[in-house]
Amino acid sequence: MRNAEIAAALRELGILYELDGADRFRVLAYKEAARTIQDSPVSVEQLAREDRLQELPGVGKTLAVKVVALLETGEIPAAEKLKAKFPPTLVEVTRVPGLGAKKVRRLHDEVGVTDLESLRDAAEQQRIRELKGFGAKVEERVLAELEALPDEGEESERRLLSQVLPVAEELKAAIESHPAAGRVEVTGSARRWAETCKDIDIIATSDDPGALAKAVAEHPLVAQAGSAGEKGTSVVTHAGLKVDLRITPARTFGNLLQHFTGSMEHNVELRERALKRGLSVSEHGVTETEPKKGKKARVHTCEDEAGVYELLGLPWIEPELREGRGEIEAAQSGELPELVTLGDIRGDLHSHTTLSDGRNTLDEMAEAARRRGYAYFAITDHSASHGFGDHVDAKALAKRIGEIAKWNESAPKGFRLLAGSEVNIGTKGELDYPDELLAELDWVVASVHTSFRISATAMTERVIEAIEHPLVDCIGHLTGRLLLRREPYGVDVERVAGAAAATGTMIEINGNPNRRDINERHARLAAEAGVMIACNTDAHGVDTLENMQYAVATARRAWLNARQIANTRPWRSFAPLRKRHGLARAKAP
DNA sequence: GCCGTTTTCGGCCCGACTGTTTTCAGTCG
Repeated sequence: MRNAEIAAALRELGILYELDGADRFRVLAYKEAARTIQDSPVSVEQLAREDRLQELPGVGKTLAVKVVALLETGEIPAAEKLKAKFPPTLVEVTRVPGLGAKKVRRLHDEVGVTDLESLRDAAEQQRIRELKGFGAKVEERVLAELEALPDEGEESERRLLSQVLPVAEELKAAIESHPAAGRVEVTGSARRWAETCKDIDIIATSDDPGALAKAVAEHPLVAQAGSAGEKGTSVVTHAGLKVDLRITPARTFGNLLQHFTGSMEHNVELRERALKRGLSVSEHGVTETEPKKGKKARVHTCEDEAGVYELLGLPWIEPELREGRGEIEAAQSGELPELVTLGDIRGDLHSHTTLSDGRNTLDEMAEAARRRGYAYFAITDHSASHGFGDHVDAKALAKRIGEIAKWNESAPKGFRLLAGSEVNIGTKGELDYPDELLAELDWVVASVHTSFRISATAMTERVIEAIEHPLVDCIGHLTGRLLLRREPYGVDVERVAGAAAATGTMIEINGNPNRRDINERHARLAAEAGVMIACNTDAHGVDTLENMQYAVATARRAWLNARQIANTRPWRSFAPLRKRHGLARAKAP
């Protein structure tokens, strides 16, 4: 059973308990456990087999027993009991925004609502307004929300970071150029470089807030504007993306920036920590909770974000780390990582040309890579069995090796092109070029492109077989996921990382913003297991070489420093990291 | 239901907004 399925079952049980009127902290415990399980980089089913469930933060004895029951029988007894008490379809009613468990429970008890269908009927027949505390407006809102409710599991409201960032940057630039604008920052999940975003949050200072809010509302990207006021405005772009602008006095800019950058989990942890020190944190400032006798509680405001952390006795924390994954503890003990930066990257090790399915020629790609300031650049077109008419047979690859050798003869100083290939991993882990040809290459990335649906065990064996091949330097897009479109293949990343560490095989972070594969949790796990990570673009044209920023973003969200990324090294020290380097030396006379 | 540099019991973030009702509960991010 996948982590996401286990998490969904616990989330459902949490809502059932909530409907049943359980203590709210108990409900919260289920939601938090569901989150850690969903986020776990390793298989929770595997953890259960090893009796290690309670190592997950937020999972104690009771929850561990429930997860084991779910894995062994497919259901949790407590959930089945509650499903006998309420119609199971009542859970989905809580998906309607504005309807929480308490309201849904009353709608069930007093109006007979059992599912989304009967909720609509009740609203249309104006039976909801008869309830105490409910009115005609609730009916109106319910009907509108039902209309807009996405199908279960559909994540249509989230978008790729690559779709969000350009809009955010354009709006930020527009706001900055307005005469009434002071400081402007994009906050929220975009500032944390998350994989996907729900909306854009921008904060600003201004000496004329009304004018600034109005300017945003009238921006050409904006389709629909809410009311613009002193505090800011909320608009929707033509692409349907929600944008919130918040305007604040300069003295609380740091507080607001910290608050809206999040994440929620990070902020909750930060506030809990603050309370223990007698401080209460909000977007308005840091307030003393126990002022001295007769004195008013002092409110500390911060122009800069670092000031907020300083008041809590912490160093500033990079936004990419703020996910509630141990960063506050690390900050406290002075163990925050020194994160890799885009500027550290010396080369790109995964790219395509017109020889396979790329859009630019070898010359164009090489020149673009050189202009980015790289010291080395690997051309890795698809291999012999790729299909789609884009395959490269052994003869064509041999010819390409010669072309690259020739290109390097007249290469500019300090830049070299690597003859490489992105080799298909067959269903049994076999590669589709003869070893003699692979040995002629400078660099080999091996990836799965076919037969995604084999069992997790078979997929894991398949990839490990490739990892154990002496001429495979790196594994490409290991889990095969496409964000918002395709689930990852079932593959045991922990085992794969173990095999990669043992053989000196690198694992790629693919910077294609649709992939970001491996993800940050797996990358952190792999690096901690001793795997050398490669940040690659998988560029299919000169325009996508800039996707390196997403690969680096994932590396940063994985807490990685430059030393853990192979291609931050100059060629001299990168070259020996390749498995084939050792082989070549052994063969030399 | 979880958890422990005040705790194995008694805590468990913060404020805005909404709709309803005149002081607040529920919901949300």
